[in-house]
Amino acid sequence: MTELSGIDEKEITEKSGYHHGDLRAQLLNAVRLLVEEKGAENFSIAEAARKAGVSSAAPYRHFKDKPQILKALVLETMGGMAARMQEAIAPYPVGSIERVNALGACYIRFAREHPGMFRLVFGISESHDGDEDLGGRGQQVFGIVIKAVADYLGVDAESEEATRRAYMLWTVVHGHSWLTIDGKAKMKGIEVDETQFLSDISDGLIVSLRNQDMT
Amino acid sequence: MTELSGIDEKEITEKSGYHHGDLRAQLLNAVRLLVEEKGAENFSIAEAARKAGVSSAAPYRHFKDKPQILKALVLETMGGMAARMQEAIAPYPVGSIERVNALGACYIRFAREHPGMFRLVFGISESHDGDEDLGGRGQQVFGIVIKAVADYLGVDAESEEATRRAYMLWTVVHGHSWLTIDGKAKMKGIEVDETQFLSDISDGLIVSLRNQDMT
DNA sequence: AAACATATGTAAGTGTCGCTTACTTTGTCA
DNA sequence: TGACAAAGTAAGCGACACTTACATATGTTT
Repeated sequence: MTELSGIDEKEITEKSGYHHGDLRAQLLNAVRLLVEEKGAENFSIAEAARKAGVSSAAPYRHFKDKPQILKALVLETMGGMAARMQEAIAPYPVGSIERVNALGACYIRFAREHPGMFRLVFGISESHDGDEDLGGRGQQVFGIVIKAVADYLGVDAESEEATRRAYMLWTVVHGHSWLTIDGKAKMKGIEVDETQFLSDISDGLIVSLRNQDMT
Repeated sequence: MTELSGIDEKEITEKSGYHHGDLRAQLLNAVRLLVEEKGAENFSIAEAARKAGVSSAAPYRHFKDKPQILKALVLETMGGMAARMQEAIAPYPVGSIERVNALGACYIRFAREHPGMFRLVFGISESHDGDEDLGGRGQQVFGIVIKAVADYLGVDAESEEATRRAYMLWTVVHGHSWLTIDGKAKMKGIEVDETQFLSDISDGLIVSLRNQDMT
């Protein structure tokens, strides 16, 4: 039932007795559904509780407050993203540019498929911007990108060059994800061919670098 | 016409009589301050009304609801961004790459100086994603970028190539802005030299294009 | 099994918020 | 001057985040 990918359908079961048994997980699930449905800023803990079949005070037995719930959900989601990204690069050989492009495609696909969660993860960080756990998960995700870039460039993953170039890619993909879910990407009819877009980007920012180094 | 303090014109002046006289503008002002101070999702209309020295029902004489207030503020802000960008490119000659880079720097500077408003403009669009006015303003801003890129490349501003390349730049700058205000940019110490970053980007995505065969 | 501690649920209440309704004050102009 | 519209207020509704006091289930100890 439980897959490796972060977001999958787990059913929300109403509690059977006085004690729920699995409320924490079910709450996170309910919140995720609501975030997807109504947006990251228009959901309520109360409604999530209702959805899980418990009173509106019950969530506070498992989470300190609303930001804590969101943080837990964000952590879960980022873990899922890392897993998805690992899956995405698996088919391609280490050191290939396809591996890099696959990461970008994966990131964008996530944003498109789960805009509410994407907004939650990257847009609401007000509440938890200095957080250690989240920072760690972020590092984990970004590390995957750095490694793919470093492998392609044939440099050490700790090198500044790899980090710099990986960050450039990240900004592109991150920005495109945002503009896409904001609907700003298709304003004038910027019909972006995503595969083309990604390879143009990596051509300009990564491939050209390797070719020039080798001359 | 009694002013209690010698504060300047842009400050929020308490109303002098029963009628405020300038409530709409003052409310927008108060909201902007609150958005900057407490974040785009943690402010209340009630507090803005308090700040303007007016009852919590008064705002609804000028705005239909909360999203409408935010929309008005976003419109105002986007207009301001367009103006800032025009100023930013003014010192550089038409067709220069510096003009392109200046736009990016300006965009990022705005995000850094007004993270709350940036989040409001680009993060909360749930409420007004299909909006015409906002779309128009967005076009206006993006149009400035397209023109600078087209001028540099020596192609028509209506050409698909100009739009495509301008969009690439936009994604980079937009993504970097987000990651910066999210604090994700300085996680591992990705100390980004912004000027260097921007010129690397335009080198890879724009300059290289002109230098090579341009079809 | 009885007794206790602890984990996890509920009910009721507080203060705030978004927004509405009914009423009041004020400026404008025929 | 008096009618009317514009722009304010007070009071209240339902929802929400969160707290407090209490109820019920579960596990451990004896």
